Amino acid sequence: MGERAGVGADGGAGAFARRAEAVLRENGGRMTQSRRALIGLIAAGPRPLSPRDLHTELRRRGVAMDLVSVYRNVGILLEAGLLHRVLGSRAVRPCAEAREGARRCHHAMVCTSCGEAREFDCAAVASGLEEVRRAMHFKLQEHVLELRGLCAPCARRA
Amino acid sequence: MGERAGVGADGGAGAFARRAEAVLRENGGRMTQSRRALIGLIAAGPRPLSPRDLHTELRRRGVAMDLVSVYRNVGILLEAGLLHRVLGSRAVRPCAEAREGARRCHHAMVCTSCGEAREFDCAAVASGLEEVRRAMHFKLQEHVLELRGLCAPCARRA
DNA sequence: AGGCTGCTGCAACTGTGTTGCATTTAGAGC
DNA sequence: GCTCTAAATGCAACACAGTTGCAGCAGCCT
Repeated sequence: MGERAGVGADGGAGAFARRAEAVLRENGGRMTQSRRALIGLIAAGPRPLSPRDLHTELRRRGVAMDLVSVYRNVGILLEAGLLHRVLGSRAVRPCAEAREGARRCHHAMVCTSCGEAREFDCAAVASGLEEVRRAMHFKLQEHVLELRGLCAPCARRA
Repeated sequence: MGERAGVGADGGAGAFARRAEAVLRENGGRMTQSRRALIGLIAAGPRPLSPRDLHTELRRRGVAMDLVSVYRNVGILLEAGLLHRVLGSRAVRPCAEAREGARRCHHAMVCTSCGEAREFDCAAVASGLEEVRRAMHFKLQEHVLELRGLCAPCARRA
């Protein structure tokens, strides 16, 4: 619990920003003021935000980043596996951890109340999937699994 | 195998069309020529088709249905749980079976080669999901699970 | 056959995301 | 600190997807 409990707080947000900056720099990227603001916003945002939302919120905070740039940055971060796009929406959230192949296997638990998105290890589900796969004689290439519901704090509150 | 083997052939297509017609009629709907053509096309289509694709294909076959009407019909069929929308695309496929709550739980196996989409029972995965849910103290509302890969015939061919 | 009502087509519109290009600016080297 | 280069940005125009309002058409019930 101890390690994960801090993820929702600022420690997680800071960690994400640092991770994002590191990844961008490794790929020859640069940290502009607006990019820093954008990353900070995504990291600290209490819920998944679409490029549009991000743009609006940045303006509200006095950061005049162009919508096109928001799209481009979100694209880069998604491509790098640092962001998770909530299924059926345009909204993105930081991935709890950017793993190898994050784009191929997609497991997340999204809280419909606070928007917290947490990735999880699919080991528990893997055997079941394998069973289904075998029964249907399917050659698996990738899979997408998203759970929606209430995270523990939100469930308590309700 | 015997029962399921025919799903991709005309038997399955006819069944879908009949089922769709029944559901529409139950809800006070009517069967127009173009609607019948659209349903037939979705049922027989060898792969998932987007509203755009459907519109184009209908025109090619001499059915002058307006794109707007295609959208409206696809919307109705999706709403009724008769169609499955392939994740991350606009394409739709007939659901193998229209079950109660089909919109809440979404499990499908989509062949990336031929486009065959088959729903499956999630009982095998349910226990794994429950385990994950419990570990994260999550109150589950719905989930989405989509497997992509090669169906048996396509895998053999490759 | 006639009428009610759902379905359709058209046109105009909204929203989302992309592309090309000129300008700005981060950050490395001096 | 100054200069240079390529990355990042802003702007404008565009492409594409999907929606809405409304008038007319056509299933289908009687």
